[in-house]
Amino acid sequence: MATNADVLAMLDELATLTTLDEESPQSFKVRAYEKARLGIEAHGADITALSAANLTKIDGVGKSTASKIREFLDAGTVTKLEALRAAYPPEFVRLSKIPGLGPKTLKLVRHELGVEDLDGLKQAITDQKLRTLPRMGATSEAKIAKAIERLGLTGKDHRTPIAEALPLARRLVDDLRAMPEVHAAEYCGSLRRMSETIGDIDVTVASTQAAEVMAKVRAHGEVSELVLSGPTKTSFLTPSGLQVDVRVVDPSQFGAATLYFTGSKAHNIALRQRAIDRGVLLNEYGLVDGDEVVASATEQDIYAALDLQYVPPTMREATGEIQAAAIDNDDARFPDLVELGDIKGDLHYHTDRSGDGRSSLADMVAQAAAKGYSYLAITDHGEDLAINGSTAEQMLEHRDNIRELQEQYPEMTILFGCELNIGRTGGLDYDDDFRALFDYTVASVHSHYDESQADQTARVIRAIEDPTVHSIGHLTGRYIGRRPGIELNIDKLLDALVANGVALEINGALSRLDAAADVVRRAVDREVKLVINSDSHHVSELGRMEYGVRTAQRGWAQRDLVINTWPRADLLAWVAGRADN
DNA sequence: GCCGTTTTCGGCCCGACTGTTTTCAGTCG
Repeated sequence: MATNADVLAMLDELATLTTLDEESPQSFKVRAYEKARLGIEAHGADITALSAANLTKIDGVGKSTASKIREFLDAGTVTKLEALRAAYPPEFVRLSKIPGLGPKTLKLVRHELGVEDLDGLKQAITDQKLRTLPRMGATSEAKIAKAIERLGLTGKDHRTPIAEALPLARRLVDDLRAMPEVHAAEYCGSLRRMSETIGDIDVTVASTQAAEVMAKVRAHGEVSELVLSGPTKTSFLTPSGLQVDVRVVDPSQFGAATLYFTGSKAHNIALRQRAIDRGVLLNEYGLVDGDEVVASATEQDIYAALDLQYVPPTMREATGEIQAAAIDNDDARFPDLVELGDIKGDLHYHTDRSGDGRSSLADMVAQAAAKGYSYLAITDHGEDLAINGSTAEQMLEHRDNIRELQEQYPEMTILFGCELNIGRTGGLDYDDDFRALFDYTVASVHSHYDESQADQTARVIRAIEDPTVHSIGHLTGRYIGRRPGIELNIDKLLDALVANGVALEINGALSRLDAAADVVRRAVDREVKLVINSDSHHVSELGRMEYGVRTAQRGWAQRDLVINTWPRADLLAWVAGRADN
């Protein structure tokens, strides 16, 4: 049975093929398909049962797209899409993934040179035919040849997991900030929005000496190959094939540039439209009214000038945030968003009691105390996780150590906790009585990733229904870019969390970010309790909390739903109450 | 293809860089 995700994929393909057909990425049809896709994403709920009439109520979905979606859901195929597929076979469409080859060039290559696939394109290059086309020359030909060579590494669809890109971006930005010519630098793009995978790293730099900055960027140690470099913009590839775009603007324009390069593209378009409606112009240099600059130095200034509340980067996906932020919209309900500063404790936290933990209890607790936390749950692995887990006896000794350490930290309550392992059919570690000894538990999946969706859903719900479980850790067990995680019926799962008063974790490990932002947003709609954790295994990992918070923001998480923003007394009352249920 | 507090028709975001050109089209973000 088709799902929302299938509909989104269908619209994606429609957009890709229509781009080729209309020879323009700016085609209004293409933009309409993309808008419809965003509208459905923002809608969130299942659309597969909606009538065509009700589909048109979704923002960006008109009569034509609605009937295509209905056709797709009812017949499994869309006539228009089938016609496009016949005209543009997959081998040809694949050519559009090559950087530098746009729809106009592709059409020429096909009609003038008879190129139908990658082999044909390579032959045309070998025969020096590309350079005979209008506005093409030997240089363009060589560029495309090179792009083909590294297609797998740097193709337009290539995405890098955030866990790989974010540390690199932070290093680059630190290096830029250290340059005397640089007033400020920021990584932007999907990285700043906290996407799970990113296409490239966008960096904005505030400086009055663009030429010097560009020269230093070109000489940076991470530059493996220069893609382009002008007076204010340089793009390069790192040794791993990741593209980095660095853009220099005057410090007075830094906010406008950072806003622009953070995107998303759809958010920018909506902002610019809002500017036009007010008779002003928004570009990467500022918000301008004729010759007068209205706002440009900070992002905050620009949102304010457009009568909008400040929208944090994590929410800029054109899924309703602009309507919600509109000060002149009486229906607007902008979420009271959770922020890093609201976090009062970490409730998924390991020590070297766990086989995969690498810092001592004393050191881990000291780090948490140094953060000023009011509470902390030590949640080492239960016995079922063979090599990483602890026996009942070891856990009791661990409890004694925790209680003893507690005496040194009157300002921070240390909970004796456990990360329980959810077995293949939903069973948990130890026996019921022993599990009840824990002050707090997080239950998570660590194995058996290939069961059916129905079985996985039943498995996790069985754990949710266990009275000793307070929260569900890293919901799907995915590793971004490496392992997809278990399949779940999210609606059923969220209902079970609400019914049993169990919290859903947002895990801040960059390779996890699990539950994912789209699941969080659906959880927020149902007022599911949330908990944001670092899942630290070492004293260096507490900073992951920031990534968990940003993922929560991407899911529009309100502060009051996040239990580890609550004051200590409230949190402890909830923890104790859950055990009494 | 979508949309409407000027509109049911006529709009639809804006600019850097490159390679090819004597002024700009194509691509990208």
